[in-house]
Amino acid sequence: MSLRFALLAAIHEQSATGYELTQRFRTRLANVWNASHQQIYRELGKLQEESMLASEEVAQAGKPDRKIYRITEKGVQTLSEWLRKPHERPPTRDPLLVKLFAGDLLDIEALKQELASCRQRWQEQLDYYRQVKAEYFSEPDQAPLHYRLQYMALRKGMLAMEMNLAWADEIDGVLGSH
Amino acid sequence: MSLRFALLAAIHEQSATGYELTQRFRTRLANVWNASHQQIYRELGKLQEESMLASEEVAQAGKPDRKIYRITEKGVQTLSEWLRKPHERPPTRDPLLVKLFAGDLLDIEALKQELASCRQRWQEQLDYYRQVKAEYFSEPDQAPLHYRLQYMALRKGMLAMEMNLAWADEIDGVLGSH
DNA sequence: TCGCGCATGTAAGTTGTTACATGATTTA
DNA sequence: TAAATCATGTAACAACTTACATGCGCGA
Repeated sequence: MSLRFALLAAIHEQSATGYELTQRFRTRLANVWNASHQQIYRELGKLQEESMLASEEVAQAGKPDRKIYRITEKGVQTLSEWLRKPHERPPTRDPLLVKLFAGDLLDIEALKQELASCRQRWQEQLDYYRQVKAEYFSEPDQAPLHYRLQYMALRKGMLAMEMNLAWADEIDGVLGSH
Repeated sequence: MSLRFALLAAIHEQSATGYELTQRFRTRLANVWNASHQQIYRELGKLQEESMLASEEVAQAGKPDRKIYRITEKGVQTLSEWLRKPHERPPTRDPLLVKLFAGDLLDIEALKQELASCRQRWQEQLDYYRQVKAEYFSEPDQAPLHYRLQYMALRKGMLAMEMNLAWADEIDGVLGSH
């Protein structure tokens, strides 16, 4: 039920098309909210029906029309109310951790390989977040409060990736001799 | 689609009733896999139909019957195959991070309060995980490999809570003067 | 010329949540 | 005596995933 608020917040930050939002959710907001383009288009449609969003169609040469969404007054109101309410922590569901409980059935070689590919993606994510930091938040200490808070969302992504990598090192230690 | 494998792995570790599994998922496995009792009972029924699990009913005085599930040979086979395959990283969806993107609409007082309650739960979780460590994994270095790997799942929960708390401190720093 | 990026969607199926339902025993 | 714990489930709904669908322009 929070997807709609993630969309409202993203569009409030910057008006955008469904396609652009899909990309933002996949990249800069990857550690904030995950959503597929199907989910996004559907929810954008509903939000427009409910007058939370308004859209403007822009024709393009040789490409499909772009439908740019902006947040309405009603959308701002609804988002503001949601922001004031406290929310549940998101549940954790991690297949990799499930595997660690399988005991004698676990294939150590397969685990090592999976861990190696996780490590690579974590490193790539970390590198990407550092690049975003350099682009958007080069001087976070000087910036106004809401920039610094946005940076804290990115910061959490960086901390999480660093933690993942440190944890992977610990597992390598355990697996070392095997 | 991994709930069934989380259940198979948990039951392979130790045969149990739906009720006991619900509790394990809420406590010791909180950082591994989240599932409500409704989901668990439904999936246990399906897994038994598919002969992945077998159950034995045990009558109790003054309480409903207990239905103890154990994993079957077919269940072991299916779990083993799943363990060998690599899996996607779980998607991130965090309403608290969404809020940090709302800019001028964010109510700083409300954010402070929410953060304080998050901090408290993170600390409680961390304390709980440390207690589990003391009970189950007091000598992780000496134990056999699969105990040490189970400990690494718990360890990730501890690292995550420590990271959350450190991150909360950073936000307090940003919010300090406001 | 084959696939990728741009740009939008629909339909069907699976997974997860919320609400409802029962009933005895223990604890405050 | 009211609430929490033990112990099991069903039903309806919301959220999310996977597959399908279209079509132009650009680079290898």
